[in-house]
Amino acid sequence: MIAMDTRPRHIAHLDLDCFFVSVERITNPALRGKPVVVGGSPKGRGVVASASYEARAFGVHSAMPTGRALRLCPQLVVVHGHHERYSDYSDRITDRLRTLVPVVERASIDEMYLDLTGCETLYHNDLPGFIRGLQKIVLTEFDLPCTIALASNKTLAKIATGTVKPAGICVVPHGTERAFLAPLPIDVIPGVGPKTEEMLKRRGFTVIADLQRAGQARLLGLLGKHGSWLHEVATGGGSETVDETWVRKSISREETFAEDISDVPKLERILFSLVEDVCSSTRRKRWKAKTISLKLRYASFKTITRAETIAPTNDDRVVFGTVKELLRRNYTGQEAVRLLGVHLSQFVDDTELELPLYPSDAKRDQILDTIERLRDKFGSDVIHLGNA
DNA sequence: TCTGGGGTCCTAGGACCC
DNA sequence: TCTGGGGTCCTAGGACCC
Repeated sequence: MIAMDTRPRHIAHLDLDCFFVSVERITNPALRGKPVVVGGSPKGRGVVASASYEARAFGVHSAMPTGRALRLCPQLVVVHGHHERYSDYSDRITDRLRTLVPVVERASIDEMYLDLTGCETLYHNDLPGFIRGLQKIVLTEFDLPCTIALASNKTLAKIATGTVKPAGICVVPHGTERAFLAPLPIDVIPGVGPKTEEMLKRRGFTVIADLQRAGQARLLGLLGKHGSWLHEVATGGGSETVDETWVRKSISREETFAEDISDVPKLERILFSLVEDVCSSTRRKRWKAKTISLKLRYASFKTITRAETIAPTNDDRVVFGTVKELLRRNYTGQEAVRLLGVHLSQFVDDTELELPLYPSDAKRDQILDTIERLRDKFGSDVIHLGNA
């Protein structure tokens, strides 16, 4: 039997500062000290993915249309992203941290949680000193600035990093959680977005102290399950589980067009290339998906999703047939389309699946397998399946 | 000022089965 | 002719995060 570990936790949250911009600055030092964003072109309906602190001083922030960012800051430098490079840095930093800390969770491309509970003696009873050391390692070994906070749970640690970015360090000692949170505005809580903030502000909740006073029952009544979670966080609680492993639950590709499209054959061609991508990723994981969904966003920005659950597949032909039919049934041609997306979920492990019922299916699986190996060797464009 | 792309989780209603 | 309850699966939409 395993005993429950009930020790108070020491959890650190590490957040890489304006990560994409910082990686670009490694290969192009001329970008240092300047207002820079990584993002899409303003002509192609691009938005900001990451903004340097110099750019933020002009009011530029992520998810803002690049065109608007340029109007706010005419000298802004817009760089197109190199996503693979960012993933690579993220992987290497996570690996390096795992040589120094027993339990590391990669929460997103630029955030990690570290469980330091029970490691106090390992780090000479100086956890604050230890996280300063980590910050220095990330800076000197990877040339990347980061912010780290230490607290009794993940949620609080994440809130704490937000208060000292960039290049900051923050320690919230056990027992001081409520007092630390009390003066902060409610929107610093991850999970309080524009809608929840608006709703709470209308009822007079401005700072976290207001949530602390409200009581769990009141917030439960206002926001359901989310409300009682909010009360727990406001009073210093939060998730204490640092998870090493995480399993992807969906794979999707979507594309917003530079100009709206209403030509169905053209939409189908785009759909086919999205299907190719999504199936290729799924095959590489040796998965098959049961649920296939189509996402359609009209010129008016009205967005619909239509799904169908079928026998597990990762075959381009089957997935394309399904989404093409979903498009046919749901697209009337009344309004032009600005975005198409294909989303796969409900995965089953390909290797655990029963053998295909028909020899022809086994043959098809072999062909698809060969395609992935060719793509590994020669690049993803080396081979395409016909969409007839 | 027109609003990316990759995800997660929750809710609510309906179908279907026992 | 009117009317059960619980469980599970599926679909659609929405809020939110980086």
